[in-house]
Amino acid sequence: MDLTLLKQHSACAWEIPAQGKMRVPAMIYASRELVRAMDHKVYEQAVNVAMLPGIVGASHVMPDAHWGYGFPIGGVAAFDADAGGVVSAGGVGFDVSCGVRCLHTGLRREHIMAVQRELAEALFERIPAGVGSTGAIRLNSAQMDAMLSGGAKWAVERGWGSNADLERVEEHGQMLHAKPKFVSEQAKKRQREEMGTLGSGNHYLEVQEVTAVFDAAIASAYGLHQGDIVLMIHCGSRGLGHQIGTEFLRKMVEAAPGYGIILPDRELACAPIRSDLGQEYLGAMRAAINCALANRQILTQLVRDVFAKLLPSAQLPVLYDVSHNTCKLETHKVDGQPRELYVHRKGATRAWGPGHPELPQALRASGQPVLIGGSMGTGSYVLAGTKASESLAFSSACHGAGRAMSRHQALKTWNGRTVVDELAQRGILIRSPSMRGVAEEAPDAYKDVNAVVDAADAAGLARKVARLEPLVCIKG
DNA sequence: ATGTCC
Repeated sequence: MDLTLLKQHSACAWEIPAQGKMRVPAMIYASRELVRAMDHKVYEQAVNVAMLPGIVGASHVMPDAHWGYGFPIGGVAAFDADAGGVVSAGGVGFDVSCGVRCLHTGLRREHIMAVQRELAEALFERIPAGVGSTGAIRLNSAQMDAMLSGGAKWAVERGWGSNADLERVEEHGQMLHAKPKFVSEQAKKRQREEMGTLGSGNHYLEVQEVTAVFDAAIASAYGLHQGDIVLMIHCGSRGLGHQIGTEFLRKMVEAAPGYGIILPDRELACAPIRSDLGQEYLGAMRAAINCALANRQILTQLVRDVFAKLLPSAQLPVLYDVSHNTCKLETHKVDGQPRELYVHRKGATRAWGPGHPELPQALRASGQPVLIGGSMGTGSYVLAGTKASESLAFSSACHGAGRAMSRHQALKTWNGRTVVDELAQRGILIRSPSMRGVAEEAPDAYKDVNAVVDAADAAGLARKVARLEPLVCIKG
């Protein structure tokens, strides 16, 4: 990206001033180096989002942003329904409510290393992974609707996990106002055999070691200490979310002219929040959020089953569960006044600051855990939400390393088997059904996650708490 | 991300 197009506010905050048809400015939160490395397409997309009806404040770009469908991945935009605001399927993304869940284990590195290979095999055997992977669960029509309304709460009621898990999940495990009746039969059909599966692409399940602590007080409140072993699950709403995204994108493209919405890019297809199509999408999208929450809840129980056999001393309570592809109705202060806004976060994590009433009591004083999935080789982070992010980007932060190279380019550059062997030499065991997938996900196909979280911290979006490095990775 | 092109 051409830095001369930007007005620098601070080391990690850059403005694209409102110009032309932009209703608000765009803000990019990243270091000079990260901004310079961003594709010019991110600039264009952030500008295009700023043109949409009813947008409030600014079109925000997180430090891990890259070129996406319509909206950048790493984009945050809030809309006011009373001001003609819109909801956009492309502003949420195809993998609705894709997110990360972190489990404690109560174990230390030596416990894992004693059984590292067996653990990798057992997790790989128990966790269905890869394109089109299916699980052991079959849902009939009534059960599907109950899952789409109930989310992780439904899964716990069915025996996957415990009530204590739910308070550590956004929305307390259940996204309200989901409307399964607006989820097509085709979307439900695609999901019928996919509950409790990891999926493919950048989805993974990792056993990780806490290798650095940056804020000892918050880390302790989160129950994280140097050398602790945690487990991260990164996955989403599988075929159901993808089908919903595909169908509503098409409907929104077709309907936009009728709503008088002129799109700078047809990929920004959207509908007024106060329209039948907008409400249908919100109802279906919330159902997909519940699908993802239920999926991560079921996977949690599968993981606990594996540990119960192999490492029976382990306890695996949930640290937290965040989604990073959503549109949620939230209250935010704008110019000192609280307003109800529909906040799109696409490849961006909600990051409530200290004191937020939706946080569980044990975490409230520290701010929300923000779980950042890195790449297979470079590690992950736990950050904490800040007060500052409320006024910066509607309490949002980054979500991962962010791709630096296309899948196509990565395939030309790396061989999957070689990537697995090189990581094994560094003590990281990868198990995947797809060596092609591993090549696409090679660590160097991603931005430097350290630089991304440093920028998020410096910008004030979230505070660095702990760094995690993988020992075992099940890759979709 | 994705029954990686109905």
